[in-house]
Amino acid sequence: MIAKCSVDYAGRLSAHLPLATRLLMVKSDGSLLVHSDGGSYKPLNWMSPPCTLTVGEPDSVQTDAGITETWTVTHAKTGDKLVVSIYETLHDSAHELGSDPGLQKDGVEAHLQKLLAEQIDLLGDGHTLVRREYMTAIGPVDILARDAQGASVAVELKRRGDIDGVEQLTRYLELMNRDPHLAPVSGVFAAQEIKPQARTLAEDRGIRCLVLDYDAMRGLDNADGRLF
Amino acid sequence: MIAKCSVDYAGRLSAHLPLATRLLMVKSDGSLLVHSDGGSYKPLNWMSPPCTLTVGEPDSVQTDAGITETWTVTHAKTGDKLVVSIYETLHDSAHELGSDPGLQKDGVEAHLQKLLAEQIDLLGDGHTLVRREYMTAIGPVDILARDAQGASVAVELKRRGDIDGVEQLTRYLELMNRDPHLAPVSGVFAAQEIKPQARTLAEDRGIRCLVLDYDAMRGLDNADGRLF
DNA sequence: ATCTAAATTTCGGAA
DNA sequence: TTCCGAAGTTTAGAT
Repeated sequence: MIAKCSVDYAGRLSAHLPLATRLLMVKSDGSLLVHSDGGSYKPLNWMSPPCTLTVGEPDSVQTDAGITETWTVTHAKTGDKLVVSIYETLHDSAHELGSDPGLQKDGVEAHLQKLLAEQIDLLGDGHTLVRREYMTAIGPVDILARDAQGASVAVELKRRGDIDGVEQLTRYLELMNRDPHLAPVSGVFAAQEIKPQARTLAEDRGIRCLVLDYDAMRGLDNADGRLF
Repeated sequence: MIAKCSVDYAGRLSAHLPLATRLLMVKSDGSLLVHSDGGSYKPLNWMSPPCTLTVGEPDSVQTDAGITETWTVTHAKTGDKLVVSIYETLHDSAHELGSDPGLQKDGVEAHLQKLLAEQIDLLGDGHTLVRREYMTAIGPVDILARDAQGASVAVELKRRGDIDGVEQLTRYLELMNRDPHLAPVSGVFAAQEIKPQARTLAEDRGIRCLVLDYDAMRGLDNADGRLF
């Protein structure tokens, strides 16, 4: 629906949208989205499900102000309330969409980890996989491997290699190097992109940096890409 | 526009939406939103501005598959690409909305700070406000007050009290207690909701926890809300 | 422009 | 179910 409207929200905060022409989207679960003709994907205002929408007639004061209809959307659990005052309806249509199969995504850290585990020699010739998500007292190391000489190698994987990731790997290495079964453990910081600051910090701590080419790794994995 | 479509995205990740009926919203800045009939306000897939949309004719293979139209949205800077394959158009309409005055909001941390400053006795009987946003070398303390005995009290305010907030307040307290004009400074961690871990850490460090009832504070402040 | 922190965050996975 | 952390995060404010 396209309508001239003003919107008031009272819930976790109070907010008001002055009179303007906007797009109103009512989903089948009762949720409501108020969009302007620009900006990002985030609506100007909204109500998340579960919620209920009730359409009401304006009182005499509201009618005099030019309001033809009022929509009230309430969130049962939280008590949040959204009130849309409609002044003029420019377009109104309803459609049955049916359920959506949902988004399939990949390319995240999990997939990167799976690919690197399969192509463990990217760490260097003769490397072998010990296991993914190797558990330590302070959390799981993304990948534990052994180099050609049999020495332990701990790998921290990130999509974007930042300082935080280096710190994380440093903590793991410190801990693992106290374990006589594992020590000495060297570290590899692997990411699709490594920030200069992160690289400097890592190399300063003797951690090797490895930039991963995701497309190439995926191409090696299976050549039948879904896209294009 | 309502259409049967499938969507492919290649950018920071790869994603695919199988064939289904969905709502497609094209904004005046060229951005595109793909919504299903449910879920939250977040689209299934989208392209943020600045980006450009080009409508293309399907090739023979695509035509055989039932595709009548293809939309390609590209983000100039990042190279992200979104391809919408349209199989059937169920509804199509365009509207001029004009610019939006934008959202007016209040009730966030700033409002909470204002309310607590006005109702400073919530910290305890006899407390007085020194000032809001008291500046220190490492940043502003949300509220500085004095208790009934005249001792300094530093308050860190959060909507949701988390570990981070306790760490923040701890840093402030450490610094302020080195200042002979202020010391001794006690700490109060005030929030609408305090996570158990944060509470434990705070109390372990001698920081008092204070849960704030925003609605009650607002009710005390003024009974004439803008809404309803 | 760059960075930091909050968000009516939303969303997914693990404990 | 709850908690924790990432997100194609987005957004607003400050430096």
